[in-house]
Amino acid sequence: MSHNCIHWFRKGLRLHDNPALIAALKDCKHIYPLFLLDPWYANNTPIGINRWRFLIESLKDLDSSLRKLNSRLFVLRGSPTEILPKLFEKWKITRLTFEVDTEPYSQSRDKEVMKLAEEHSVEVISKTSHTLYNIDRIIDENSGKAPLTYVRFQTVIRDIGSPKKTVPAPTEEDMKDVLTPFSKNHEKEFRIPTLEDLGLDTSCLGPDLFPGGETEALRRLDEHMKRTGWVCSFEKPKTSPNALTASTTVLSPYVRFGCLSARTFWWRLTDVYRGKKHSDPPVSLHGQLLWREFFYTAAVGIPNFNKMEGNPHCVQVDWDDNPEHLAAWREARTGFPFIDAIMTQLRQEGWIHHLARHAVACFLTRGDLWTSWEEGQKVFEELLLDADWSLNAGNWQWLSASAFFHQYFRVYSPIAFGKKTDKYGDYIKKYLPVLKKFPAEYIYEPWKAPRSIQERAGCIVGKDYPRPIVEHEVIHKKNIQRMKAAYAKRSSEDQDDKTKTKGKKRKVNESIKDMFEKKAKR
DNA sequence: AATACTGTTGGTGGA
DNA sequence: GTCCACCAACAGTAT
Repeated sequence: MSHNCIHWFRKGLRLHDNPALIAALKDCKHIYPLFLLDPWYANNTPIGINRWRFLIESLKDLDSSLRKLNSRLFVLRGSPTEILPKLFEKWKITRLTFEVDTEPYSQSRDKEVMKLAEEHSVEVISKTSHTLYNIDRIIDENSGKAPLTYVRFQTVIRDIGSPKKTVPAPTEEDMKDVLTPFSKNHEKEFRIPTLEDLGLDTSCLGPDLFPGGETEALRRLDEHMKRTGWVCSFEKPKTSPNALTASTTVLSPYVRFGCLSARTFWWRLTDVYRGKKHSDPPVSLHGQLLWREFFYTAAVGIPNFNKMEGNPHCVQVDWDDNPEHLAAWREARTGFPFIDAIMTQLRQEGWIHHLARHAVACFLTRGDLWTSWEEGQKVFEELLLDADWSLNAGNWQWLSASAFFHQYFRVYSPIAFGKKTDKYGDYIKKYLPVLKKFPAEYIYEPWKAPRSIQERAGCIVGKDYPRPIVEHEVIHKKNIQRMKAAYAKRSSEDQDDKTKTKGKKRKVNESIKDMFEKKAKR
């Protein structure tokens, strides 16, 4: 019972399956559960208010769970590299624990923190629990490269074996000799800020459909895992992007913040599957967790993963710079009701179905607006509760046919795609009430409705709802040709590279030959 | 080394 | 509702 420990929560906002927290409690006298609001994040990409709310709720839940163990969460605002050394001294810290985070910023931050810890003679323990596997191990097993296809990825992890088992949450018994030295001033010094404290305008808050926190995450997991038949027959491509209530679990925000452990989710699914016929990856729920793992691996193994330039697997495309088009997409006024409804749901509720993401991402990039996927990535980063650096970058590359997916001639129609699962446009009417009186016949293409029908619907296209900003039928064919050109340029450059490498190799071989010949002469 | 196969989730029009 | 061929045609991987 000798250590004074900080357990530093970053992601991993939970007590269950938290091996670094368990490590902190071993031979521990004082435990300080800590969360730092690092300004780096908000300074780099704006964070939408729904996402802030999710984080604050998650912290509140964490604090409330810690209180049940006679502990508290300590929250401070500021840069970890500035705050932590001060806390090391103030609290006479001997050990720092945290969960491994593979994002580039986190990696550089943690490297600096580990150096500072060493300078203060603080032992550091970090554990992998955000992902199913140790991501470096996957890359090692694939001869140092990130697998570029899901099939290849599956082969690699099959050799590694199942994910590790989870660890239980600490109990009161585990905590009986561990003290959290919080004072009467705790609320003053270390309290969780409110949205108002953060200077946010709460009038644009949407409905709180997905409250943050571990408690809600585990409740939601239980709720879905009870649906045995549904879980076993789950096939992602068959779920609906435009159902009025989510057709999938919406556990992604909880997994993103670590309110729910991916491994806990994995093993609960294994329990449900046991002895039953069930779907398999890539379409199953296990498969969804593996997609997450796939993109985490790619994000670690591929440099400049959130950019086109300097990203060796990303097709280099001459995207247009059209701020008007980008703004129309972001602000749900493209004139395509299916697209605008999705972008409205995204802004209001912070979550949209995966296939809805496909539809709007294809529309913004290779399908219609020919705008860089990096712009879309920024908007998703701001508005999605589950915005995850690796998945966001990976999926935007996928959808824009820049990497992983290459069949650029398969283009989502902003009119036809939604009709498959919502013939009458109920989803559109929910999120775009201005169109709610339009007959089903015209709901996906209101500009085609005769003037009399527009008048009867109380919505004149061009006045009450925008005209379409592009002509999809024409533009998408033109864009396929632009993609074709980008791919052709890439393969010709690859050919050039190969020729150069061959040339180099030949030169090297020749110089070696020369050396031997010279030696022989001597 | 050339070739065949595969790829979570396209659209259209017809049977 | 489901299946199919067709549209035009990609990269990565296995053989």
